[in-house]
Amino acid sequence: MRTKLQDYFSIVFEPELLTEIEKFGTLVTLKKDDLLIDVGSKITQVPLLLNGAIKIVREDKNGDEIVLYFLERGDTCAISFVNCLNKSKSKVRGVAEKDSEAIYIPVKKLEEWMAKYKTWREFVIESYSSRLDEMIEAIDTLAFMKMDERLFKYLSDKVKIMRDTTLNTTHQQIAIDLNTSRVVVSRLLKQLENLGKIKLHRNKIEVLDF
Amino acid sequence: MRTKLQDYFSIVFEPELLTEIEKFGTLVTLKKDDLLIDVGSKITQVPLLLNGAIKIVREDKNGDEIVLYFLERGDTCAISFVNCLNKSKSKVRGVAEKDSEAIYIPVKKLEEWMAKYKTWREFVIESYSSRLDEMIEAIDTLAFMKMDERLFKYLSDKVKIMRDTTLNTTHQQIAIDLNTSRVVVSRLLKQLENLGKIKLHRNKIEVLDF
DNA sequence: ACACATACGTATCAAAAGTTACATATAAAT
DNA sequence: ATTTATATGTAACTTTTGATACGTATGTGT
Repeated sequence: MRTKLQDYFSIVFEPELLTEIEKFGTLVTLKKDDLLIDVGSKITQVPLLLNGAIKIVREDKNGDEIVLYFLERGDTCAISFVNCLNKSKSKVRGVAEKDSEAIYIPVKKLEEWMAKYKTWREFVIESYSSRLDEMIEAIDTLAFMKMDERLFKYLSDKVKIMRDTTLNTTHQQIAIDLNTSRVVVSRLLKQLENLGKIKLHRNKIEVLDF
Repeated sequence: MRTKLQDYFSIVFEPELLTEIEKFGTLVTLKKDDLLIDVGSKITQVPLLLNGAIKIVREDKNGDEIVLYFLERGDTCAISFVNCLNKSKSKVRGVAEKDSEAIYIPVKKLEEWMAKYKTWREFVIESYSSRLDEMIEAIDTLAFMKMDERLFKYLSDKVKIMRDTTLNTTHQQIAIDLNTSRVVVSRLLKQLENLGKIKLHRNKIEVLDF
């Protein structure tokens, strides 16, 4: 676990904090499509993502859903952070987009470290800031972009987060993530293919331009 | 200033903190349409709203804009808080919806009080939480609601924040706030009037059902 | 090889939202 | 009272998005 922590977090945290994380954190291996946090669940642990990618989804009471953003290495879910400190329930769902590893930190330590470590406070503030920015970006996308642009942004974002220009997904899955219909996605994907931006295969999309 | 602070914040903050707020805060009177924070501006003071109402607006690079939510008595702008601690620039605009009063707190004290007062830490966490919830609500609205529902929600929200069932506004202003066109707003407002939910006048909308 | 489930392509139609254009109404200014 | 600016009502049309329907393609399991 120490070596895995070193990878990314040794630049961020001071040695004493790394030791504490090692001591009180739990290393968790997540398989693709594993659920980290569900809507409505209480949160008692907060994940620090070591590698992989997590998709954060908002789901409303009718079961309609929409992807908000992705988390990657070095990120934490600031929303669950707030929920955690606040003892409120999660309003979003987190699902592993690929096999990932995370360290789970118990709530108790979150608060303790806030008082104790400056780098932890900075990390928390920075996380809040990133997450707020991503929420704003999600709002911009919904408020100002048409479906074709949203689709292309979705593909680009996913390429970046998956570190792979070939996405293994279906039109139906994309439709769910964008809260639209499969037919609309197929139509717009075909347009993007005609523009030379992507190449379509069964269960697979090559993103040529992102 | 002390009496104004008592009104709302005496339940929230301990007496010593109230004394500090009185000492280091600046009481500001805001007129309707006054600008509190602009997009791209650096923030060195954070407002605690004593009374009135503030409209928080997101504006993209093309100048398109959309209302995110409203702040009222007892609220603070958690986004500007993060920007403040982070020394980053604001991504939203805050405008007084009616005459309001706020106390401006300098950044330096924000951080100091975080270490010193438990009630302040709780207030900050609570603010973050409220703001995240409001962002999620804004996302729900954009992602899952059609324009007629969004329009009615906008009117209801405004009635609540203004504490007045008669709204003094124009179709054009609503169109700007919802990032749509005036014609669409007029059309849908007429529908709402036919449903008996509102009554239309020049520069004025009576909201009958909210 | 065969059925079967799943994925994808596309035509047709309908609804929602945006655009243009113009008429009318109302308040303020001269 | 007349002009002027602003606000609102509405028709006609276009674009975008969503819904339905059905055909074809591809991979899986028997």
